[in-house]
Amino acid sequence: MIKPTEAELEILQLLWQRGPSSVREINDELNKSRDVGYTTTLKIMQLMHGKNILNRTEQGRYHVYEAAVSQENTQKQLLEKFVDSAFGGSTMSMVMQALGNHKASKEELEEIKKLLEGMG
Amino acid sequence: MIKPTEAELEILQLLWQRGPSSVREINDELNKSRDVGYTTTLKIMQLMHGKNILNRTEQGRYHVYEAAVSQENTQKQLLEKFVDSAFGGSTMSMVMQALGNHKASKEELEEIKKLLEGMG
DNA sequence: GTTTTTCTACGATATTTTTCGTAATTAACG
DNA sequence: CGTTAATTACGAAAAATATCGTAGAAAAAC
Repeated sequence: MIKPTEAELEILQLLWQRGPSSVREINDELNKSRDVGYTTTLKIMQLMHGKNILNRTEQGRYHVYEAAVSQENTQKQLLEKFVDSAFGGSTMSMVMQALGNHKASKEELEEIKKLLEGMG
Repeated sequence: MIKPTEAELEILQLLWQRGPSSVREINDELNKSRDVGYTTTLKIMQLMHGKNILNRTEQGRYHVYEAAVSQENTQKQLLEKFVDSAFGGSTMSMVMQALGNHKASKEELEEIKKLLEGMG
């Protein structure tokens, strides 16, 4: 059961998206949206490695990191925790509100309907 | 734009649920699930008041607090932030996963279908 | 081959959040 | 009354996160 901090989650997302990456690559990505020092990113990734959230392999002189936790599983856990803390545990009221706020495309709506058919 | 911490959110939920409450009442509620000192709860509620997350009124000698932010609005903001940080901004993939993990009742499914009809 | 750049490791500092202790005040109780 | 209990204010410590600086090693550039 992992509990990534905000900074950690940001890095996890990049790694899920990009696949195995160097600290430099992740730091460059992060700096597209805000200023972060290289050693800050390095440190966080080292800590994550220490907690077994990331695996790393030596690629010559430097390290390549990748997520050690699956995206789906992690999201599932985060979702559960979020529903608890912000919606008092009610998945349904969360989903209703999410759908209510979101302008969905026809394709997206179809996809959800299909999912619902399968469930009901 | 508020950004409640975890402890603050826990208190907000209780206040939304219970309506105006004293520190004692909130602290008692909190202690049903975990140990928290009275002054800890007091301090957090005072900080929240300072940030205008809570209003308070003097009720004789003690204070009665109530949420100064609406549940719906706050949840909407939290949702947006959560979808960003955990699902890369995709509301739809979050909803799909939430529905996939959740065993919904027939009534709940109907409700969502109705909502979807209204949208599409 | 010397200088510059690029890494890692790691300690130290800063910031944010949570928790608690103490003092002062007021109410309640006997 | 005088004592006990409950309440607020507030400073300070503790814990959790995030940021950075420096040193040392290795590679790259010149």
